[in-house]
Amino acid sequence: MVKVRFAPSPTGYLHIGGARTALFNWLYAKSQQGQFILRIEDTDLERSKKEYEDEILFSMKWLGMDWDELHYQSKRFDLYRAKAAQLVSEGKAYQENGATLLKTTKQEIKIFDLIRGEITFDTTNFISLKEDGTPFFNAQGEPVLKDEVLIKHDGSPAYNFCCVIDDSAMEITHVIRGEDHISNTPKQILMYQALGLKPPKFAHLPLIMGEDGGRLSKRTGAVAVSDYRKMGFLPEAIVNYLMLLGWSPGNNQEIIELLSAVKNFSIKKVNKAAAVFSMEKLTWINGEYIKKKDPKALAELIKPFLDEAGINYKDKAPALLAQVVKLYQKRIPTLKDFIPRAGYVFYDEISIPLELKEKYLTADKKPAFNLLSENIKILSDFNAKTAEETFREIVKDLNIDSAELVHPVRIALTASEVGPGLFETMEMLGKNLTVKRLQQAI
RNA sequence: GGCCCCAUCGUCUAGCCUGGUCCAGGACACAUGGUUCUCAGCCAUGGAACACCGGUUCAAAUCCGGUUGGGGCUACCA
Repeated sequence: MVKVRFAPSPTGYLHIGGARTALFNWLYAKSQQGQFILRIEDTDLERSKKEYEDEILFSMKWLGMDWDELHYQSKRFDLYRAKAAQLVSEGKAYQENGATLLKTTKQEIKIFDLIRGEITFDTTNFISLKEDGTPFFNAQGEPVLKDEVLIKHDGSPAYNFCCVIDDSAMEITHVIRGEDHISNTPKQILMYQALGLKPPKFAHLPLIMGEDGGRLSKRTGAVAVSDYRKMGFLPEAIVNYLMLLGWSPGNNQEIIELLSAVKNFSIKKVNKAAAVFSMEKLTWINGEYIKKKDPKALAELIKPFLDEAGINYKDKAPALLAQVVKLYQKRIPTLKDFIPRAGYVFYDEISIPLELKEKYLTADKKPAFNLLSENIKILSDFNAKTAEETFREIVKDLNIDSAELVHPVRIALTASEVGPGLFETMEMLGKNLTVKRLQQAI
């Protein structure tokens, strides 16, 4: 049975690149009816933090990636030390300054990468360098091979060693990780050999880069999954976008159901070249998912953002929020965009920018505004349809172009030049607010 | 520097394995037009790429070699 793992280090929040690695592992496991395990690599006791660990677990769940097992390397130190001691007793490793090192043997190491094919390394290139960058030479004048640290001088195990022991102990069949680990692979193979263990299969994913072509960093944009959540991105949109980075279902589809991705996923079809992370495309995908959402469900997702902004939607009619959301869901690419665009519905008072006032709410509009508010006031059945009828009548009577009144009225009602249809906006605001804002406008 | 990986529109990619169906398809972004009370949306249209050089072949985006360019690693971090 296929068994894969995602092994984050809790020295920071779940990185968008880490999430992609996790996703491809998860996708592969699901597509093979295999298992996906999570291994917290917290061997660096100094830098590992509980809050990071909690956040990683939370983000994994939020993205919808469930795991079959959860392990902590910090609880497995005894095992690592025992294995290191075993290698020492077998003469394959030795101790020096309190650390345990594996003797590197001269050989050619071939790994078969599921994505890249055969990769060959020559351990004679693994040279021990002095501080000035020049190699140490032995008595024969050959460069000295660099031995791999298994256990550090402080007794804590080194990354590559833990990784090998755990992947083997946890019966990992496929190691799917970032390209930055390619050069760790031969070192790990050396360890598998020394321990007499069979290495798993490897697949190295292309890296994700920032818009500047360099490493994805905070400087070039958000890197933590939690940041994207706070920016109003939907987990399914992030997952959808991430799987498009380095993989394609091959049928020109961009919006992909997770289930169909699981069905079509093939590790061999993963791209070899690094991909640039595009905020624009992520945003577009997010908008697509927002458009597809049921307005009520979408309203629930927007509530935390309203709460955070201190917007009171609870005193309004219970159905109002969903109604507003429905009107806006085609025009908000992220959840966060809702407030600046639709917030006016929930405020008692709106403040209209001076330049809009001067441009649209001029004194000559006063009669039309009065007429409109008076006629609306006496409507017994106020909705988009009756509001429009009332409006059209006035425009006709006054013999003006409807645009001449539409725009000023929109400003008066929403404090914005843009928005959904004016009459739907009126219905949403309700008769009282509509009348009140019309009267106060000029 | 050394070792390793990579190279199709600005970006993500399809095609490459199994050469001809590709004067290279889709998406984002951009531009133009249509719809409309504005914006968004939607619809239509457009510009935009096989890094370069050489080889193999009747035929190369596709196979091979080199060059250039980009990236990764080079820690008793993970």
